[in-house]
Amino acid sequence: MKLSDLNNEQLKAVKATKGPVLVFAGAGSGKTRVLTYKVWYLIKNKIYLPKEILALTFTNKAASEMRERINKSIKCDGVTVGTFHSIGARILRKYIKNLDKRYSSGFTIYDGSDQKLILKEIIEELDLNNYKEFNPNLLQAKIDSFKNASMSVKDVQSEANGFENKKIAKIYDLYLEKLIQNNAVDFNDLILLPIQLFKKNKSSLKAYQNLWKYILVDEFQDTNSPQFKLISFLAGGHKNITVVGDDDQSIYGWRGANIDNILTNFKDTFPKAVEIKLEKNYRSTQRILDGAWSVVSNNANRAEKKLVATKGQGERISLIPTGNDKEEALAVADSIKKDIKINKSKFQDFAILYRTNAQSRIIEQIFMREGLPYSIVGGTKFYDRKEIKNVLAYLILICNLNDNVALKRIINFPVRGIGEKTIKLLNDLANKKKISLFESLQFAKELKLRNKQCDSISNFYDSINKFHDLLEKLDCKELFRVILEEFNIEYYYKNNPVEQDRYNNIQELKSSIDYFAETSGGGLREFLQEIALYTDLDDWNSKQNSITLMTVHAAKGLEFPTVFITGLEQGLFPLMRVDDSSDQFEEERRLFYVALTRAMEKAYLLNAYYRRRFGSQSTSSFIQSDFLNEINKDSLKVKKYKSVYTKRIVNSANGKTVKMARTVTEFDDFAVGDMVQHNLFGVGTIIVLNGAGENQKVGIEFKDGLKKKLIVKYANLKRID
DNA sequence: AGTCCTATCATTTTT
DNA sequence: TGATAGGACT
Repeated sequence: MKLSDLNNEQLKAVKATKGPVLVFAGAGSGKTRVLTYKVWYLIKNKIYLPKEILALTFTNKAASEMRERINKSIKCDGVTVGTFHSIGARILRKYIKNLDKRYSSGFTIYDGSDQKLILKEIIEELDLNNYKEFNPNLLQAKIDSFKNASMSVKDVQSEANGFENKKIAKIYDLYLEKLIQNNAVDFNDLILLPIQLFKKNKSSLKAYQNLWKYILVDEFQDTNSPQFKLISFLAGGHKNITVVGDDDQSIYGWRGANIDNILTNFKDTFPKAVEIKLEKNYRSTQRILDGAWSVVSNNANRAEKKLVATKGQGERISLIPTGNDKEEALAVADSIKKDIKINKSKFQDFAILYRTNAQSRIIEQIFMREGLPYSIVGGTKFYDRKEIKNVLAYLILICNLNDNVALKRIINFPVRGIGEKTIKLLNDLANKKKISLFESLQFAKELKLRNKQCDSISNFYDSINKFHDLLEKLDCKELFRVILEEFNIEYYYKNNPVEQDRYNNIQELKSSIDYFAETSGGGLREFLQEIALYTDLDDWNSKQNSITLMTVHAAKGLEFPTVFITGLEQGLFPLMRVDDSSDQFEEERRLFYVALTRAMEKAYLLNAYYRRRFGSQSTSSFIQSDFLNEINKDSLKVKKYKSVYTKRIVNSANGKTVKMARTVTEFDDFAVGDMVQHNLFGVGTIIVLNGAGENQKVGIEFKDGLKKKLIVKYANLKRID
């Protein structure tokens, strides 16, 4: 690592070591480089000690990458690199009792599905089962948005008018109460509660301001208001902070991210901020950048800037309109096969991006049939699977006996004769005695239950207690094994023929616990903390030899030599038919910008005129995406794709017609005027085209004046743009 | 209490 | 299309 690796603007960002710095880092402009070099620079020149530096990211993957890259350059043990949520969790583990005595440091972190279970309980308690507007999904979104806006129950109550809103305020109130009872916090609390702590308890804030004397923030455009508030608190004393981001890549507005944080709020809060723009792009060709810019620059709400490629013009972006979703997938498959054949590229050079996860299915089907290896990132997450949730609930309950959500998940799993009615009786008993649901189990004899049920309940109670006591004595690897054994969990899955997938997932969980125990030496609590904040994206492995399928959101921060953007249709991408000047439409544009700027060399844009939705029999028709009207035409080249998926062939021996599956797919790759490269004859220009597809012939005039007629199939021509 | 069958619904993106 | 919730039956 040396300073001469950096360009002027990057250098300026690295050397600004006192006071606030705002870096606009366009796609592929060396954002991560600036961050890692800056940490290296701060430590090497002894401007700050490693332990005085805090680096915040959004994903675990970004955090571990940064840690790794800094580690390669300099000994940096003690630098704190973490996600907003993990740092929030760390602060709370230490100080949550100062905030509210009812909490203890062993709190559980609830994800969306846990939140919904709590809300379901509340809906039942308030007898609102029959109202469609009070469903867990909707209420969870409501509560998240209250929290994103930092609204207390009082704030919501004061704005509530009418039956529905008053009930929602009540539900919010009960929800917060239940979390405290369960000794649990949700994702938003990991940011909000530290803020409350810092307001209430100045000495804890002082402690962190003295600890972290330099703060770096990655992907600043994705911060929401509470996250910005938290940063402002931490940096509020010394104001030594660098934030790096790109307003054009702000794509989490729907989750509360506030693009104004990067556009105006940072400069308002830190008036002396130095502003630096990184506009040199090291990733993509100029054609790709121009195409992406021509769309995103239509946004009104953005900072003025334009990327310049260090790589040169490159090939044009290919636009491939197709008839339907199946044909779209085939066009992708054929383009990949062709590219591999001609350019010797590898499967991992390709990414297929789409707006919604549901679009992956048809692509998967076609790839499977065509024998193309692929891996899907996202979709149903490993730790969201039911069987994993169930097994983990045992571990969570053992750590936090107050966690009713965990208890209810497993009290009758595997089946032990404790049904819904019994649980309700126990719940009433707990309320009457003012004890937790778990503690109520020891008084089950007071209820009118069958002997068998009483035994079952007391066995369960004793076992859980036994493991709770063993918590500090066994490591998580051992503990997990005895738990699987004691509660017959493995046995249940192993002997159930329809549960084999689930059995395998349990095995996978087992090995991930083993791995954790061996590498970090942590206990069960540490393991649970880690996976509570884990996403599948975190272990996406670019080195495996397969084509990557993912949503545009999941692709942010990644790069691929060749990128296919599919489903470019009105209503799909952009997703909703909204006013093209609205904030939502601007976010869709940025999403398109993110998608296109993932490409290093080649980009393909695809749309289908008919698409099947919800797996319905009929297809609905779509018009091309507005983005295809907005995109600069000089960057584009339209390719005609005609799939001959089934072909009727007459058997000359018996005269019968047979249907042949998938013979050839026709591609018009060349046009008159295209420059091409031939292995033997060198560079030439196409002067005439005959026929199409398989048997297309081209007439070429080569540089030395030589004219040749060649068959495309055999000529092995490479187009040069 | 537990099992199996049918009806219904969802598709935006996720730390 | 595929998951899942709720109802009927054992």
